[in-house]
Amino acid sequence: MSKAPNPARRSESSRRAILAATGDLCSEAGYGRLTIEAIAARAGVSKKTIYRWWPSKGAVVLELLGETATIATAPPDTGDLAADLHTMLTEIVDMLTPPRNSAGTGVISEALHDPDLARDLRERLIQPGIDAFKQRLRRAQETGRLHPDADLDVALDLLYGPIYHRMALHLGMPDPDYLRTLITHVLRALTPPAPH
Amino acid sequence: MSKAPNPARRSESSRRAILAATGDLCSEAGYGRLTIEAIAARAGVSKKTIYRWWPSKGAVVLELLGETATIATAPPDTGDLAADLHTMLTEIVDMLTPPRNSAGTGVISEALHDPDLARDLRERLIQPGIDAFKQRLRRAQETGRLHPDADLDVALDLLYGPIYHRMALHLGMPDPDYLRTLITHVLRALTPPAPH
Amino acid sequence: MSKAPNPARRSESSRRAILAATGDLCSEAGYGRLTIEAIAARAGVSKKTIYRWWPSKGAVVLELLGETATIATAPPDTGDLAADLHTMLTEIVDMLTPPRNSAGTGVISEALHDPDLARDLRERLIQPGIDAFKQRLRRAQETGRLHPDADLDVALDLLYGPIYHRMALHLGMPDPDYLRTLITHVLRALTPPAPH
Amino acid sequence: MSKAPNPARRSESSRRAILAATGDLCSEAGYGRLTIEAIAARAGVSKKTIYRWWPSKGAVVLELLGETATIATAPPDTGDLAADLHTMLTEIVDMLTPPRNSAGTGVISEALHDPDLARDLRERLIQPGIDAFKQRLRRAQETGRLHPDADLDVALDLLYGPIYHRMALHLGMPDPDYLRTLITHVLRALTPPAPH
DNA sequence: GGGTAAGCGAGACGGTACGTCAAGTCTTTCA
DNA sequence: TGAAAGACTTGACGTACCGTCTCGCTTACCC
Repeated sequence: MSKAPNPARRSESSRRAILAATGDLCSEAGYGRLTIEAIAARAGVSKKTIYRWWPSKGAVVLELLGETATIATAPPDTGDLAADLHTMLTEIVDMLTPPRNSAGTGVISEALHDPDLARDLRERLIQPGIDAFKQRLRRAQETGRLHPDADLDVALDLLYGPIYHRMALHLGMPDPDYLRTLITHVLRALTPPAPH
Repeated sequence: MSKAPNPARRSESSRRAILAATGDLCSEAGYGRLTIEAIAARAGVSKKTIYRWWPSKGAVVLELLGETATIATAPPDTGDLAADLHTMLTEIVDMLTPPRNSAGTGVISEALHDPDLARDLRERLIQPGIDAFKQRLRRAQETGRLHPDADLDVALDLLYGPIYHRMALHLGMPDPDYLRTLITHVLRALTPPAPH
Repeated sequence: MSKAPNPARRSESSRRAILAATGDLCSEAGYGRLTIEAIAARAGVSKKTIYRWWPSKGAVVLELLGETATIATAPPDTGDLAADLHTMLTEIVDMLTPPRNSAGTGVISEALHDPDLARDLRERLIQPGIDAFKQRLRRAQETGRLHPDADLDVALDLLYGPIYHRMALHLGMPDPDYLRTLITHVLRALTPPAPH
Repeated sequence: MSKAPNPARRSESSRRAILAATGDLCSEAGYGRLTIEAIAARAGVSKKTIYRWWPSKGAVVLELLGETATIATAPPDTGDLAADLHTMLTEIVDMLTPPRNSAGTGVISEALHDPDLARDLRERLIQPGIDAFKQRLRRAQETGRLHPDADLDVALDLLYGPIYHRMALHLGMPDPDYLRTLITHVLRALTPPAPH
């Protein structure tokens, strides 16, 4: 049984150096060529120090993404629902578009066969975004912009789905106009048909 | 430059053994633990033989998926559009649901940082499905079940998107009922609003 | 330059714990598997404390041997030279025979490529024995039991040599009878031939 | 269970490069600073290749000693017993004297806590020397130069012992004159006293 | 007898080497 | 001559200890 390290004594400077080195290497050579060895060397840090605080390179990159992310836990609310949705979607699209995509797709790729990483990814990066997204839609329901019976899970799937669909199959990220088209379609879909 | 091997002299039995071993190992230990070494050992085949005919382990698994897949090059057409869409979506959902999901998610995961594999994946597995999907929608337009101006690319994104979205973020594959809900929403979205 | 620690403030209990832990670990796993880390953990002591007072693990074990050793600074003198030599040789043989041999052979082994340790080993453990040995022989010369021209360095080499020879090459420690045989031979060798 | 490699397919050039690199590094930095990593790097060889054929660095150095050793399995026989013994002893003394001593003392040191290496050392380097030594003495008995009842094991211990004694305790290797003195003493010791 | 400097436990740190694993290449042997 | 068998170089893995270091704590000495 290995003892857990004491976070209070953790070296913040090492942590920063590791994340910085990870970011650099990820941009330079891509997630695929990223190795713990290289991170340690670049950061001037012992491999042990990385393994002490992260279980895998995926976890390091995930933390890096968490630092970098400008994901507001509170959704934008300009009053214009379509525009706000566009803003939120664009954030994800940007993260999955070159040159920033390496870390993001890398973590997603790794999470596909690493359940622990998958859980971390969901809890620390994805769920906050989902919550913010639904919060914005709920507000739209309160203001009457969106039908009160609209299914928010469906909205989430229909709006974010195309992005991951295209990522997974290398179909090219949607451009802003196409995003607007999608939003228009989805908002239309969310309004239940009037009963006869 | 290395000479290309002569496909005419290729050993079919080796090929079958390799694919069989790959399938077994994928089920047993998952794509993550799959290695060329293990495939060669299990198949009673030289590593060289694998490298001679496939560029990477992803390519082997892709070929395995191609063999296994019940790819409908022609879409189902029972006359019930929603039911036919459900059938086509379910095929993908099944491939990405345990216990069959290991090979599928594995290849997608690898394709995320291997452009060559990504192209092969698209051309050999995905595009036929997309073509069949659009063909079915086009037939629906001809029969008037779908509006003639409906955007088929949007339809594709909205229907397949949720599946990949959920796969990528480990949100759980949609169940049949939820699939039906999605189809209902999307078909509603595809009908352009009547101009005033 | 690092300041020398003040021996007056040294914790005797830590010192004892370290030596005790060292002895235990040496018996349990052998000198080869002995590490500073393990000593510190077993003794409930900081590694720093060990490094403060000893330059190497060899030095710790050497001090342990010094504590344990029943070093006769004065040689035995029963009047029977052969028996007294036997007693002195047996002391070394015991130290190099299981189960006590681990620490002894360990230090000798380390001293082979650590000159500082070698010097300490000689000064603190070996030289007193050599002095006692020669002192006993000198007394034998005075009593006429040994020829006054006998070369005491040769005596030392011939008597102790076989022990180290056998230790170094794993030829098995000499048993008491064989020791007696050796002593008989050596005493015979030490008597210079009468000149014609 | 790991499969044993097939010696028939072993690369002789790798083997030679490894032994050469080991020799160089041993001379340059000493056995203590010798590492498998460094040998591999210097030899332009994979670490795996070293581990495939040798269990430890000690075993590599032992093989190197075996190659280098000029130990004739047949003893010298010039007719002059004392001179021949001197020749045989000098061979060992040379091996344990700078600058050649690093490999020899290193292996002996390691063998002190590695029983497998100790066995190899004895079987491959030591025993042939012992056999040759005894063979020469037996011949001396046949020619009447040595008493037929002389104990050859005692002879071995008394002649080689001093060398290892001095090695183990860093007492300085015996010089040629002192070796001759020892031989004189031992030959005298080996002649049983005439019965009354 | 209160302040302070040391020894101390704990353990994180930058390192070096370990021994293992798989990738992909190359050579030898067999059918 | 294609394929099996498998040895080879490469390079990263994750681990074990090294010896140094920084923390608080406590303990003993000195003003």
